[in-house]
Amino acid sequence: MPKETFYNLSEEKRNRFVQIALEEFAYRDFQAASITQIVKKLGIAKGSVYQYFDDKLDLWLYLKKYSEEIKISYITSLKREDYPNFWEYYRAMYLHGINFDLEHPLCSLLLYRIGFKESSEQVKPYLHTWKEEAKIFFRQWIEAEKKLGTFEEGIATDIIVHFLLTMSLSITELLQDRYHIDFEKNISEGKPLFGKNKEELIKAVNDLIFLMERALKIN
Amino acid sequence: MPKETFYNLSEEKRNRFVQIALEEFAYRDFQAASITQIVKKLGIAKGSVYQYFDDKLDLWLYLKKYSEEIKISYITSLKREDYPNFWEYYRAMYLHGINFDLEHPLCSLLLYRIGFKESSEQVKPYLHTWKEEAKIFFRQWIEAEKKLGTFEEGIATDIIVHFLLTMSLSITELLQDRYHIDFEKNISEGKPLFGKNKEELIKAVNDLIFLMERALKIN
Amino acid sequence: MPKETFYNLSEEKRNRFVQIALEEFAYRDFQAASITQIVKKLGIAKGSVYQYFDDKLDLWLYLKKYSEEIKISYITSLKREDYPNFWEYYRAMYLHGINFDLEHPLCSLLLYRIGFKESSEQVKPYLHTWKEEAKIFFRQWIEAEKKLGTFEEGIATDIIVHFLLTMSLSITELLQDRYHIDFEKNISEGKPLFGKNKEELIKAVNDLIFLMERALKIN
Amino acid sequence: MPKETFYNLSEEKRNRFVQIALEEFAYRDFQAASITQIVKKLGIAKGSVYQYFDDKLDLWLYLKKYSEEIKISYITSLKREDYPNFWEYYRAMYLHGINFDLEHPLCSLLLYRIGFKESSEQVKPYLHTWKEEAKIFFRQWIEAEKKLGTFEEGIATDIIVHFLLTMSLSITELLQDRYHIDFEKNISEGKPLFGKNKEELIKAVNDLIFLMERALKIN
DNA sequence: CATGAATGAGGCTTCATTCAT
DNA sequence: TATGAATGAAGCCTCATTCAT
Repeated sequence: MPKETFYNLSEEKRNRFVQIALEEFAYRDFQAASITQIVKKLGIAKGSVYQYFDDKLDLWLYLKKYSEEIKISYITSLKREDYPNFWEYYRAMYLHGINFDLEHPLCSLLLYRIGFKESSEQVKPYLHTWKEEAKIFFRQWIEAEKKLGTFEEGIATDIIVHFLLTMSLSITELLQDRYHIDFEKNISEGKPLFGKNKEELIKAVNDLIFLMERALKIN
Repeated sequence: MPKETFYNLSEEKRNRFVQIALEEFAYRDFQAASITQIVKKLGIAKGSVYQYFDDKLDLWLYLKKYSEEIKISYITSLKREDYPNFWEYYRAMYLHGINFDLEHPLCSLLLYRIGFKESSEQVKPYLHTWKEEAKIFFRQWIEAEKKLGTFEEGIATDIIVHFLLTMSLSITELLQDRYHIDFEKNISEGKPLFGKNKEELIKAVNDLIFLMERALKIN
Repeated sequence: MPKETFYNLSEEKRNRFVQIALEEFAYRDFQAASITQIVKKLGIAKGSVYQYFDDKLDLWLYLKKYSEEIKISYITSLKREDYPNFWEYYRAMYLHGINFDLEHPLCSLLLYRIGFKESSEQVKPYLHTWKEEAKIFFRQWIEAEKKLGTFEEGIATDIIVHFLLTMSLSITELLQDRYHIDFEKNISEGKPLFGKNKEELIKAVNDLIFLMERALKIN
Repeated sequence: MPKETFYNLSEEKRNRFVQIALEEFAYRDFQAASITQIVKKLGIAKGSVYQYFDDKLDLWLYLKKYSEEIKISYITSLKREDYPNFWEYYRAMYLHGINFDLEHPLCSLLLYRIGFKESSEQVKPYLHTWKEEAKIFFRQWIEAEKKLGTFEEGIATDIIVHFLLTMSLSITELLQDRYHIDFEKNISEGKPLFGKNKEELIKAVNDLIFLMERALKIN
């Protein structure tokens, strides 16, 4: 975790640092991400990074935690009990979750990478934490919902978990594919992300959940 | 692509080379994969690799093509016209496809990595090739099937493509999660893959396709 | 040498500074000793060190002088003329000198290091100072004693100097070996040094000087 | 320990490498010794060092072993049983040992440094090996000699060991001090070491042992 | 007088690639 | 065709030192 010196930085400097660092780690394997590149982009001395963090791994862990905390703040704002059934809740959560992807695209990409793409030896111990947690959380939830009659007992919980999780997490890709959103390009050129396409996006997500609902709901 | 010298090797040597190289590239990012490690495992001189291939990228491209050709040979062995409807054909293809994963786990992992995980700068130009092709192929197919009445016109083709492709490719993960199949471990220990679990595996795939069918079929 | 600012510090602060700095330089080569570590332990700003001293070398020179002055104050408290012969005087000086080692272990270690172990390029010009001085002092002394009939003229003065100096300075090691005194450990754990072992220690030193006497005295 | 590649080098190259590396490690703390300097002096690429050795520590361990083996070959050539008493044997061994210092001055310095001066954290685990072994060896030997009547039972073995070892190992220093032998300078200027001074040197050693004998022999 | 962020040179290490044998 | 030593760029990291506040 960061050293005090990092928190002592002006908010502006700190934010700039985080953004550039996120950019590097969001688009590259841990091993391939380069501190050298980060400091070049930031125009600071290499030594400075090591005033803020113990080492490359420490920086990565911070960015991971930073992104997770933002994501969690999005996820936990909706409560199951405020919705009449699983699907309405799930849909609301999903659509709400899009805001995370839209407003924090780099965090979104980093977490996606950590969950699905990362394979560097150095970060292996920290890799499955949140994905496994998501799985455990989903499993408990689905079993609870089974008792409420949301899902058929006959469909194995593991299959449902896999199905829901896979689809949920495929959204980032969908965004990129369907709406030709090249995060990297837009961000580096300073263009606003999305914009008029948001409605189309929402429609796509609705369609996807509609399919999931058809797959899993009890007729 | 390989130089003549590579094809002049005895089949035994060539196969050994390919297996060890696949092992390296299947478990590591392009950038992280190490020629040094490969020659160490093979017990040959480093220079030899450059007698066979132009460079690291050339080797990677060969392994990619090698794996794709094997996969295609599995996929193309079943013909749509031999099946009464999309779902029976899809199910058959899928179950047949498992054999590719079982019989060529390293190729399977490499292609999975290329499709979903790889992000090294050097191979970016070659990354989307086969995934994009799969998407184009799926799109054409789904539109043809729409005309046959397999899918509702109202569901966007892109959504269906995304849905089918995502689920199809998530299988490798499912295998690992549900059946505790640690490719890496089993392979390095020379253990046979799967075995008595194949039936369970087939059941899981059937369940998954059953869900997909429920999601997409016309009632 | 220190800047004024250093002497303006409260005695408490100054002493604490010296102790921690001694700790660092007593256990490490000049090059390996780290200002960073010192300020960490002290909990002060790095810049402060440079308010007190010009640079690392300046600090080291101060600690060297500081230790030497203490040592000299121990050595010069006994006068040759108060003793009937060389050996009684030498023995007294030696035993008295032990107090320096016991009461100022860090200074003792620093001087030992400077005399025998240090080899950093940066401090080379200052290295032989006190050891050479000791040698010159010993040489003059021994030649004076030769005239008093303490030593045989036939034994080369250089040999005697070497012999006496080597043995004298080996004591720190003897302490550590024979009495299992781990300066480093005891100090860092705040334990009192020696204690009940002091008599044993005195006996060892007596034994050693007894040997030296047998070696050099005129029969 | 070195990799195969090191032993595959031509003897000339290998020897040159060892000499330059010895020069660096003989005159500097492990931490301060610099691979960069070594390759600069050698005029080779930095990477080459890592073709031969795993890392800096590996190189150091090799040089240590290399020097120890040479030293041992000098020491073990004389047998106790060929001498009428301890002192004649000791004197012979000592004088014979000088050849090691003269013929392999860098090895001699390295071992001296390892035994007495080195304090880098990284090599601590390997530091006391040979010195402790020497102590154990001496202790056994002295106890055996006590039974032969060489030493008085009344003098503690530890004291004798300390005495003998300290004096034995101080010789390198004596050489440098008394005969103004600046190894570093002579070697770097390609001058022959010693020469006409050897007789003087032998005399000094003889004198020193004469003192030791007087100190320890039974009258 | 104190602070502590910023600096940048220098160190170790890895790795794809070349080339003489 | 095979070899493997040689290369050097690039990466991570440490540390004494400076300087604006």
